[in-house]
Amino acid sequence: MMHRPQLSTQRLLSETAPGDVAKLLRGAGLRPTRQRVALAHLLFTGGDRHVTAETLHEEAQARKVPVSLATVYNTLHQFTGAGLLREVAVEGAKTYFDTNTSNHYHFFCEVSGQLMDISTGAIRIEGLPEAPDGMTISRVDVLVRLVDKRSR
Amino acid sequence: MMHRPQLSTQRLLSETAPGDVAKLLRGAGLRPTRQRVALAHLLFTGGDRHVTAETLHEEAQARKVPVSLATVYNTLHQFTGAGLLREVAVEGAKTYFDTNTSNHYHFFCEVSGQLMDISTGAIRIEGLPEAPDGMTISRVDVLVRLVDKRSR
DNA sequence: CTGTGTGCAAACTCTTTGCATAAGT
DNA sequence: ACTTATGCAAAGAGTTTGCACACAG
Repeated sequence: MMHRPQLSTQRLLSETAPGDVAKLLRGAGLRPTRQRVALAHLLFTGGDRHVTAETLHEEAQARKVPVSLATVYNTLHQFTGAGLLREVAVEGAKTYFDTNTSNHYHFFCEVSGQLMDISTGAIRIEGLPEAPDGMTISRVDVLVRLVDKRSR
Repeated sequence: MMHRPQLSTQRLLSETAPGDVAKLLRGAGLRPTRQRVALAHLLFTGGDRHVTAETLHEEAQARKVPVSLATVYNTLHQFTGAGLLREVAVEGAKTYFDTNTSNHYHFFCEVSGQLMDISTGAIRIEGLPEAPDGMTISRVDVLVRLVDKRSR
């Protein structure tokens, strides 16, 4: 397993001036449009976040940021491509996006649908087999599923 | 990590008479209808399998088993509920079903969309954190994502 | 100005559902 | 017979796409 120390984007911004969001975007090769700046601000100021397109869209609406759902999807994928976000596969339809792009794993609460980070150092995986033939391991996802205590 | 030895269903059937599929279904509380018997036969005779509703449906059609896609979905969920199958969350829309219901992990080839089992004993996870408050860990999913060697 | 981004609505994919018909016991 | 399962077609959720308009540089 690669141990790639990587600065979380939100740590970069949590105590910086709001205007710096524009720089972040420019640095990623993305034009700092109103919508992108607004969404980046929602995402990258205020700790690690796990959003879906829908939750982010609702949040933007609640804060009176006019953004269409299609643009939220576009933006989430652009941010992901630029390395500012990471996709987390959980189940079925919904795609989750994580503002923490460093190497780490997740709890997933099957009751509430909530994702939580597991601190990077906590889990260690041993005995990982070699990738087959001409393949390379691109990533190892670990998802610890949670249920109510009484439910089993 | 729990080490729960569990007999795979396909091991149960791989060298048994075809008619015994009916017993398997009855034992699971499912009426052995034509469609269910046919699908169970496709699934549980011939080693571990990873199917989606679509691939199983196509396979059934190819073998001239008349079954609707809706019934394939129903049946996959019924089998899962009965413990004969296990769902594997990989990404986006598609749901994969695994005939190996024992505790094990997966390779996922992002090029071909193919799932492969990783032998149970190979991987060991250490330092798994406690579940929060009133929660219990129901399962730990490990997905090792593969890409072409040259693609990075 | 010029090119890229946005918003809308329609299209698309995978999955679920309602209801009449068919099949199992 | 009585009950449960199936099949179809329509509906549903999440996501993507095409194209005219709007905005950033």
